[in-house]
Amino acid sequence: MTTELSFLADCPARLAFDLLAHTWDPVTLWALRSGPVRHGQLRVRIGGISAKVLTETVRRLEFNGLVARDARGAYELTPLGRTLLPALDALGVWAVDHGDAVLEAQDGHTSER
Amino acid sequence: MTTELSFLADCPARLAFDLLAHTWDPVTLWALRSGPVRHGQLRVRIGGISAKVLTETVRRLEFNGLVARDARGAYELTPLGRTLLPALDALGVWAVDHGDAVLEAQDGHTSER
DNA sequence: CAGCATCCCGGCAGATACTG
DNA sequence: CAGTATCTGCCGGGATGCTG
Repeated sequence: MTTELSFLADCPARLAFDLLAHTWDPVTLWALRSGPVRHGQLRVRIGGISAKVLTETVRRLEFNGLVARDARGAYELTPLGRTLLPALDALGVWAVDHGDAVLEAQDGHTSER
Repeated sequence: MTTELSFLADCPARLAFDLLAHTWDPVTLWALRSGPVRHGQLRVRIGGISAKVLTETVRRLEFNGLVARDARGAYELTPLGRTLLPALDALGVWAVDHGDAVLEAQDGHTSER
């Protein structure tokens, strides 16, 4: 499992995006905010993710040191993973504040055509 | 061009990640921070991106209302796009602060094996 | 229930060559 | 120089079925 990181164009944020590039990465991290959760429970909490993909996602986050497994096989955020939450939240706040504007921009282009 | 947005697992940050999901999206946005830039110039500034992919990237950002084209065909951030910069920067700061820890975690797993 | 092995499908990114 | 058309390789995500 190799998570090739890119160091292009002195855009430091790219590292973070590479770590969370896959579809379910941010949602999984988010779902682990409130503490350790086991596979089945986590699957329900996320919703719409297959068992295979959830395993892949968690393994990748684990490999990158953002998630760990406790003794009983439950998944939880590592201290490192927790440090990412505020930045993730900043994006969430942006989405809540400006999500509508994005949709409007999209609609604008589709109706003009 | 359809940019399907996901609304899963009440993770608001997902919207932002969907908008910047493609490889060169964050870097492109970042490269436009300092003002309008034309295609060729932008291509050099980003580095390593093909002309085709740059066009696709810029078109997509334009479609989502984050980037606009001025009269002379130069690309620039829209006001909406600018609002995203602080959150992007938050991720960048995180990467600078914790990037090493990620690499250590990766090395740890690869050497243990 | 957790995890792994397959197979399939679709889309992204790269390379190339061509048009205004 | 900007943009497009085409082809190709690759990988992520979904579905299914099987093992402890």
